[in-house]
Amino acid sequence: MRYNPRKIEKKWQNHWRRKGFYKSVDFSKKPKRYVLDMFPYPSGEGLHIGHPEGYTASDIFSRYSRMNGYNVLHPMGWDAFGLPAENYAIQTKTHPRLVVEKNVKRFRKQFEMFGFDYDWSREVNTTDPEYYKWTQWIFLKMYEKNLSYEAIIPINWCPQCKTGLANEEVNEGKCDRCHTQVVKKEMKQWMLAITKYAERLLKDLEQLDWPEKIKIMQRNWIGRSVGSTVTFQVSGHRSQIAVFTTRPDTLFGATYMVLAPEHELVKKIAFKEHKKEVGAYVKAAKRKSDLERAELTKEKSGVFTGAHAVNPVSGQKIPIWISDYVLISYGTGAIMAVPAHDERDFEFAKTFNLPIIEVISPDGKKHKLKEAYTNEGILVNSGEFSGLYSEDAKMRITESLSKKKFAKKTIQYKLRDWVFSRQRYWGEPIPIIKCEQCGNVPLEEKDLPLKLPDVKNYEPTGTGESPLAAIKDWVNIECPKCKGKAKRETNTMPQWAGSCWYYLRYIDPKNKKALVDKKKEKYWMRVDLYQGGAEHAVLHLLYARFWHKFLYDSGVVSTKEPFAKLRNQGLILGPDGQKMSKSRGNIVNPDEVVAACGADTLRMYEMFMGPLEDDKPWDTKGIVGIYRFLGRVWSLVHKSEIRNPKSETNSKSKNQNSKQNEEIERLRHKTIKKVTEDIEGSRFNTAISAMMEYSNGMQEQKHTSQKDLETLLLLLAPFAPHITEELWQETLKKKTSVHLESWPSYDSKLVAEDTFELIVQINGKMRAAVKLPVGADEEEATRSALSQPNVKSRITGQKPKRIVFVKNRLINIVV
RNA sequence: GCCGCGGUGGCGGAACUGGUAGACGCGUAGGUCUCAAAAACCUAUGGGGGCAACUCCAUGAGAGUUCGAGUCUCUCCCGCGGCACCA
Repeated sequence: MRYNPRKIEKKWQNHWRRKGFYKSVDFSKKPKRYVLDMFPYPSGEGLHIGHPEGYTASDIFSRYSRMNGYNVLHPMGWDAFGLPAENYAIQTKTHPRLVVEKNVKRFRKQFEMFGFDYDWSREVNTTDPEYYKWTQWIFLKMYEKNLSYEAIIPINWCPQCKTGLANEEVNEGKCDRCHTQVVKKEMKQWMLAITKYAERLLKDLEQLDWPEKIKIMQRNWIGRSVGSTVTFQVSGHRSQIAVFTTRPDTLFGATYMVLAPEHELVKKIAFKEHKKEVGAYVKAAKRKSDLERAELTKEKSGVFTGAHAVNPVSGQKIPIWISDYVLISYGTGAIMAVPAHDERDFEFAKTFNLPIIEVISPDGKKHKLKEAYTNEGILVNSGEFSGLYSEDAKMRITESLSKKKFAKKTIQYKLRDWVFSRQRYWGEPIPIIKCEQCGNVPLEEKDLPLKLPDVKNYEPTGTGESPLAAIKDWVNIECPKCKGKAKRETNTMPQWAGSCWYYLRYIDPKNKKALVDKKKEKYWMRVDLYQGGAEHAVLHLLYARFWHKFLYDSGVVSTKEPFAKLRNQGLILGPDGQKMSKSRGNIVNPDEVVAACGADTLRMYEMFMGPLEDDKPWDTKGIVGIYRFLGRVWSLVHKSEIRNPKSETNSKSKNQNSKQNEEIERLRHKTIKKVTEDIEGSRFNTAISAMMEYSNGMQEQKHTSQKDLETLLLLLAPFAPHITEELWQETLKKKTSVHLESWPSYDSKLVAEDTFELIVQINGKMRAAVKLPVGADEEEATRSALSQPNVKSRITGQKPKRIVFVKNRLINIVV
């Protein structure tokens, strides 16, 4: 009987399904644990080899938690709205609903093949009207609170996908999905006011057990800066120009001002003789994409308006320019330019020959500047403020100006409101009616869900309207308020909408009256482990936190943050160390791997490859190491069963046996400790090597005790659920599942050794090692160290200058 | 440019609060079994020197702190990820 995964894995999967092992119960005396995976987009290709990595990690944690007496919730569902299904629908003229259905079936089958312990009775699907009813409901709640609103703004438009995109979906000026260069397009858009939550989103990061990397990315994305808003009077004009600056200490060095081309004052203040030039510049800037504007970093462009502003602190008149290096979307869309202390301003000043005045000096002396000095320092050329340090000056100058209402302390964020409209078919319809008389009229709760109507053509129109606009009998509707002519909103929600709250629906998936029952929410939230990829750092993970906080404010949930602990898995790269892709031809297919070695081997190999969060290359040969290991476990358990339990009689071997037993016992306790701690810390690679050492240790023994076999199977069970179940029930003849057993415990006294190897160093170099009882003191250590031949010969005639003794570790003799 | 992470055998990777560098696995070599091969198992395996005990070198490069540095500090090189005219 050799280990044959094909024979056993299906069998146990069926068994587990029939028994309903992994169903979670709401409310229980046991402590709860909510183990969550980022749910997949059910693509046509099926699961790729990277999927089982994160899913195995959470599965191990889930099974381990159950064995430790927790009431575990470990659900799975489908994030099924979005472009791939829609694009596929366009190509094949099939309804995306059918495409999703088919793909979900395939995914579910694959999930079962890996032996994941999901509670399928809680499955959710974001495209199910019973689900998206509540996505729409949340949108309406936000509308009530003015958090969703319409605005005409220049947005990122993908000409390939023919839809607008959120800031977060644009990378290097390209669409995240199809990598087409995005263009600016001015459109009326639904927006979500995520910026109103900026401060809380930033602050509450502190309380989260998340990878520092993700927290930093969110912090940077939110981009809080503290500074002052300073107002400049336009000379000979009624208008004022407000600017945001983090460096009010440099105010005396402001030698000109710059407005963004889109700034509303541009037209008003430009002098007649400059209007033509200004107009042309504004027009040209409008045509450029963000990327094009950024690409010209080195070469600053701009035009002079002819107008001047008054520096509020010095009374000096300074020229007002226009340049596209100033962004309309940040701060006030205008800046005071301090060329001496800002690189961009310096470049601009050089290009257009504008004055550069040093006002911050590192040493209080005056210099000739060859480049911008951007650090803080001592103020010079700054009137009454000269001699102050930057930090002081920032405060004093702001204070002094604020008396005349020319300045106030301000906090700015880089975060922008979320562009929430998509001009595509396959998404949640936005539940708003547009009435000619009443304006926007929200649907009432009783009219939800607003179902997505069937269309003949899924093709985006490209005009900025969604395909829904073509369905006249759906679009044209009577206004519920005035009964007049009205139309439905035809834009749909972005792909991210449904995933903003799905973890709440698992808690209460069939609830018709509420998004989630309050008591159940209170019982299960927060999520104790959220396992997923790092690519969602500023997308899903930020959006979901925003929605959760909104639901908290609305009294729907009792928690301020959804995900208490987050862990990322890295990418699995191709055997060539490159990202897997069709064009590179380095794709590894998980179905084939399972067919060849079994799910247990695949699961364990992915955990063994390296640290969970690292990217690591797939090694086609390396996987046999795990297969061999499981094979050894298999034969170890089988052999011991056949083995005759009669012990040997002569006393010498008995003695040896008892010594061996002691050793293996220590190893057992050590291994339990190591595996336990490693699972808690998501260090599965070292947990597996510890189990390998344990099984190697057992193999070297003449006899393997029942206790050791059982312990090994219990420790291994979360990692390799099938083989352990087979050996547990079929070979060891246990009546119940290994997955319902208790996690083994260890005795810390037995983990500790009673002897240790003292490292003997001379001048910091290792020269010998001596076995000593644990706790040996310096005197004893010195004595045995000096008696070592290799030590003796090296220090003959020399007196030790110093002896460094580290208890239970080493002794270092310095001569 | 800024922020973050990393660089350890032929390969993936271990190494607790500074204390035996290379756990575990792959690969390779030799062996057992076999007519043979595969599988499995056993042994060896960082590099140099030595019959050997042993010894010298070695964690991207260079310096520093220390009795002692893969681990701490500084400078530099390389790779990866994020942001990018954010005032």
